Amino acid sequence: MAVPRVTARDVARRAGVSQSTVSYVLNNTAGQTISAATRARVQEAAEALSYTPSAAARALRAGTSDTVLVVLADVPVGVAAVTIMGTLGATLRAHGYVVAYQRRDGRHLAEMLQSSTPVAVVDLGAFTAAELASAADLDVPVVGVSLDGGDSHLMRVPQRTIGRRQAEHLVARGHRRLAYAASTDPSAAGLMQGRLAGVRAVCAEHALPDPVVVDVPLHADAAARSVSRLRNRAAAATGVCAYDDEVAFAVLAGMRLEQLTAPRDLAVVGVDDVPLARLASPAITTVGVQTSAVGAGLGRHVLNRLQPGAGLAEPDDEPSVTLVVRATT
Amino acid sequence: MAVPRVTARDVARRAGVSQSTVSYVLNNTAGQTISAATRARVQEAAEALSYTPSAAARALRAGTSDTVLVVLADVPVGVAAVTIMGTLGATLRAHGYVVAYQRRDGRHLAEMLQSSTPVAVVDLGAFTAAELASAADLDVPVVGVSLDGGDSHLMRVPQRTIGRRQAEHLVARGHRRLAYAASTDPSAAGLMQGRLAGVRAVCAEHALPDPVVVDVPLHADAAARSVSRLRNRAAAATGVCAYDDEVAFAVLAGMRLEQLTAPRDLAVVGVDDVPLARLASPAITTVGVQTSAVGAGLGRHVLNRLQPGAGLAEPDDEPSVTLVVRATT
DNA sequence: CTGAAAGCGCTTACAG
DNA sequence: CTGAAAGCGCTTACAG
Repeated sequence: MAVPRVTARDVARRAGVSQSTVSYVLNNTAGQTISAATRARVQEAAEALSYTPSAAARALRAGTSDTVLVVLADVPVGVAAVTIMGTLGATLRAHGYVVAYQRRDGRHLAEMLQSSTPVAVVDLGAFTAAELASAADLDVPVVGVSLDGGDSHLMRVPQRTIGRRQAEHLVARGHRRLAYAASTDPSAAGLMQGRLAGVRAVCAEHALPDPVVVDVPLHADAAARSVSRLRNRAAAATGVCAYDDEVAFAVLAGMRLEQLTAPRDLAVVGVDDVPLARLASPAITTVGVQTSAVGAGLGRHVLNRLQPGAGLAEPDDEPSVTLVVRATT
Repeated sequence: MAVPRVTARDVARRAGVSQSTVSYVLNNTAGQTISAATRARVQEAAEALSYTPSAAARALRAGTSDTVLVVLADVPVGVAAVTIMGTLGATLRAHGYVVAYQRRDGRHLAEMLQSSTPVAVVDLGAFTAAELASAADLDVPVVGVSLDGGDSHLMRVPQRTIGRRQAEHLVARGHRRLAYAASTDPSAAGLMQGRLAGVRAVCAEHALPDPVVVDVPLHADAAARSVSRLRNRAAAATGVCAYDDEVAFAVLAGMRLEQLTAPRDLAVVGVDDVPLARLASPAITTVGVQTSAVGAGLGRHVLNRLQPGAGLAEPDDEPSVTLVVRATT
């Protein structure tokens, strides 16, 4: 220890009071009447020694820290997750909580809770419903996102709705044969399942054939092969729902190699509305999910659980999903 | 408390041993000789009660946790940061450390250290050199990235080199008038300064005029205006170094509106080699930084500080910076 | 209005 | 080979 830790004792000694008084003053403990003079002396001493209470000791004593633990799934973090993390963190920090992000890393929820005693947990798709349920009797609020329904979670990001929106748009534009451009990234599987289900549902409702599903790698050559595959069929597809904007980019790159142009030869709809979508040529029609609302909503849910009756507005449970029509449809 | 915490005492009671024995067994404490039978009983009891030691108590007692704290700057997290976080985390986790990410959030390093007692800190551009220096006498290793040199940091991401690489390529292609397409995102300022300095240096070395700097917003219309601005000058630029691939996309979108094509009318070089760069049309020439190596290197540095003499390979201090020539130059 | 004391759950010298 | 005891730095009834 180059520099020994400054403790509440040190502050007490310097201020000429007891350790408890230091604690009362610094935490503004209710029901304690402390003279203004003492209060000032303590504040001053703490300042002078630049005292910072030990989170470990505090957590040990209180049984809980003031940290909200955000658990990430063990998959690469995408843009959507980053946005959620950003607004979620901002909301929570604005209310005095410290936010720590950790990957799940194969651990159990109960294990994580036992070891790090957060005030609350936000699950960003890391745990199964069963695990969440088994942790329900622990007294730490757990709030999370679910992809399509699921009671244990509070925020829903309706992947089905996203897929539906894509398909409905194409159908409204007169397309009768749809294709689905799938991502080849294994970590996309979870989201993709819901989106594709939404596309399928719309086709069924309109008595259209099931969409042809083709994998579209993020390489122009490979994408070109995928594109020609879905055009060289008895009933060629005329509209494509892409898993996301990246895949939509790949489809467009493949089309270019095949001398096809959107929307004339093939209409394309993406998902995410990434900044580059509007800079593509042609600019990509896409379904945008208001991801920032997911983070804020999640944050609000945590706060409501932590401070019930604080009069915080109830958050919406679903972010808005909006179609942004541009030039590829 | 719905469920009271399971403590080492509970395990001890169940195994019929003392609390210390539980600690010795579970931590595999060296220099303690414990009978195989006792050992087994303890393990079993811990298992049966699904005992997880309290991180708070452990940290309080030991003065340090086994968590490596990664501090992020108070700016939106970009792709590069996400990649670094990923490989850094993987490296550290592989060696048994828990990794927690937190935004700096205006706090001081000393404050963060006092309150959360991590074993080590990784600074992802959150602190100034002065702050880092003032924390040097604390006995927690702090490892970080620096943009261009800086002794207090271990990994360097040479922004100047990135800019140089862009400019050198254009000069080699015969361009004599370069322009710099700047990002309008305020949080890009830090990185941009170094990159632009690199471009300037190359121009100076080749006795070329200083590059014209134009802001390029991520909107086709606005970008078109920026493009025409740098072409309608006495000495029109023929090559553009873009701050990053997104800006390069914007430049290309602007050019398209102006009926210009790359590289004929204007050559464009980006930075980052994002997946979409090769899917653009024309595919974007760009400078790729091996960000994953930054994370891994950072991780290795932390491990070397934490376990000196463990024979871990010394990491490289600079990631490779490579030019990827595609169709825009 | 303020202080002495217990105890949160661990680890680790120290005795036996 | 194993256990009793101290103490990490806090908070919070409880006395005064």
